[in-house]
Order: sequence, then C-alpha cells, then structure tokens
Amino acid sequence: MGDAAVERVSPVDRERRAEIADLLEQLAVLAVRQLGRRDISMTAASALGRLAREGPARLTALAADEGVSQPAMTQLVQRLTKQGLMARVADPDDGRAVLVSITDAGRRLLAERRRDRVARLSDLLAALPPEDQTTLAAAVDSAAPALRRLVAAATDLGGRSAPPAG
Amino acid sequence: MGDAAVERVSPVDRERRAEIADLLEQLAVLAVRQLGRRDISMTAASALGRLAREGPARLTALAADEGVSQPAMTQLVQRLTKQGLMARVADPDDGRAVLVSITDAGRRLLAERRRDRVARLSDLLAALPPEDQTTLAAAVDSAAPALRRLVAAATDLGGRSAPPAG
DNA sequence: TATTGTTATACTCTATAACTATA
DNA sequence: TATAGTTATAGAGTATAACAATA
Repeated sequence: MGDAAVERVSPVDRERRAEIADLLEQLAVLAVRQLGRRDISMTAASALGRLAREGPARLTALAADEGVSQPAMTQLVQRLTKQGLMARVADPDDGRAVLVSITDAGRRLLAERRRDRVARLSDLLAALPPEDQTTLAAAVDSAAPALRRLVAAATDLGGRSAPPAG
Repeated sequence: MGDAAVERVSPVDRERRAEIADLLEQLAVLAVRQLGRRDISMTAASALGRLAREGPARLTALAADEGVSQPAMTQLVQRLTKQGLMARVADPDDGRAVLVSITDAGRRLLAERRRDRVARLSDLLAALPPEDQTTLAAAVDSAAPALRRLVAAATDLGGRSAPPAG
C-alpha cells in the first residue's frame, strides 16, 4: 500500500525511496552503535528528551508517544525515578493520574549524552576525506529543515509500532 | 577529545557537527520506531544482513562485528537457528570453530523487511510537502556516496560499544 | 597457553493478563 | 462502565564469570 499511494504524485522515484530507506537503516545502526550510550535505553532517553522539550506529561501519554505499553512505561518511570532522572507527582485535577517530569539530574544527563554524541561523530567525520565532509555539510545545510519536518510528521503519525494502550 | 582532534582541520564547523549529531539521533529513533519491525532484534537483522552480503562467518567474528559478547552471539545464533533463519556447520579447518550462514528463509525475511521499510518510508515521504521531497531527493543524490563511506568507516572502526571479546 | 565456543547466572526491557482505584 | 495506573508473570536480549574442547 505504501507504494501505490505515492507512485503517481511523488517527486521521489521508487529506486530513490529504496535507497533512502536502506541508508536510513544503516545510519540508524551507526547512530545506535557508534553514537549511543548504554547508560539508559533508547526509550528512556527519548522519553527524557520529550519531557525536557515539552514539560510534564501523564504516564499514559508518555507510553503512547514512545510506543511502549503502559506497564512498560510504569516500570521505566520507576527505574528512572529511582535514579533521580525523573520525578512523579499526583495530578491535582485527576486522582487516577500521575504527572511525570524531568529533574535537573535528568537534564544534565541529556546534556552529557549530547556532548558525547557530538564528540564521537566528530571522530567519525574526521576519518572521512575532506571532500566527503564538505559534501555532507552542504547536504545537511540544504536538507536539515526538510529532515526535521520528516521527523515531526513521523512523530505526529504516532509510533506505528505502539502496542494497544492497555 | 573527539573535539580538539578535529577542530583545526575539519571543513565541518562545530555547530554543524552538533546539528548532524542531533539529526542522526532523531533519525535513528524514527528508523527504529517507524521503519523497523519487531519480529527480530536490530542485532539479529544486522547479523543476517552481514551474512547475506559477505557469506558465512565464525561466531566470534559475528559477535565482534555486531558489538555484542560471544555468549550473546551464541544465544542469538541459537534462537535464529531454531527459527530457521541461520544455519551452523562445524569449521572443517578448525575443530573449535563454528561457521554460521544465512538460510533461504533468512534471505526471504530480509527481503520482506526491506519491502516493509520502503513502503513505510514512502508513506512518511508522501506526507511531506513536494518541495521537501525534492530537496531530500537532491540531498540524497549528492550525499549518498559520502554517507556510505561514513557507514563503512564506522563499521571498520569496530563497534566502540563492543564489550571485551571473552 | 591461547583461542573458540558453551553453560550458568543475573539484570534490563518488553509484553499480556489480571487487578485496584478513581471518574 | 471507562480510564489511569500497578502488579504478576514470562520471554528476549544482554553481560560477566566459569567452564570444556581444540589449537
């Protein structure tokens, strides 16, 4: 389905879409393996980032955004709260609900992870021929806004891999 | 360190490196969440891909390439063998060693995953304004070879996150 | 002795099912 | 009844340590 829907209108032909999809997969592996840290999980880092950007959220909303089940998010929040990276308060407007927020320690951890990521990417880039570095810089300059919209659109669509909420 | 080493010679300035690092992280999350499947793990898919591209390999070599411990790879190969996606034969030249290969079913699974990935990316691209699609296509055209060299260089460096071999 | 791989054990992260408490 | 969240339980995936077999 993903195909016929696009075939007639897309300025990006089929072969190029396949090329992009393959590159994205390899870049994802690279990002996780070479730029990632193993101190907290990808879901944990992503949830912390969301709380840092958008403020406190309900546990259910976090679970939906991160594409994991509610029990999984309950446990994630428990772990990160124990580590001092998140904090939980009861929702004053709804006795059933919990509001989760990021702590200062959580923000510091995110900043530290970002520094690591940039440093490791710098090492990878430095190993490339200068022409490649120039090419990549130019491509990023031209494509960054479109890439950000791609990421935003994907996030809005909601994690397709999200399990049913209950 | 990753910084000072590059600062003087890189054609990519510090701010742009940070931008690339951030984009890569978000793209990785997007690729895993929106383009990925949960039938097998990222490590399993990557190991299968390696066997498909480069032929049979020793278990130790696979573990090193995928950045996991030898026991983890033993168990991964056991699981995938039980699922019929990999096969194991004794190395005729070394009584200690095992040669792992991909089966036809494994190749079919990889092909299926790739089709899914392309279809899902097509849906994501279709949700973007046509100008963005054109921009991304042009950027990929110009940057794809450099990106492939980046991935290759990173792979050669060996998973930084690889645990000690034993 | 060194290398290849397995077994034993434990921890993280995830899911589904069953439950409690509030709306 | 429906929603928000927790507890119980189980499986995948990972690590380290200790082991067996071969080089």
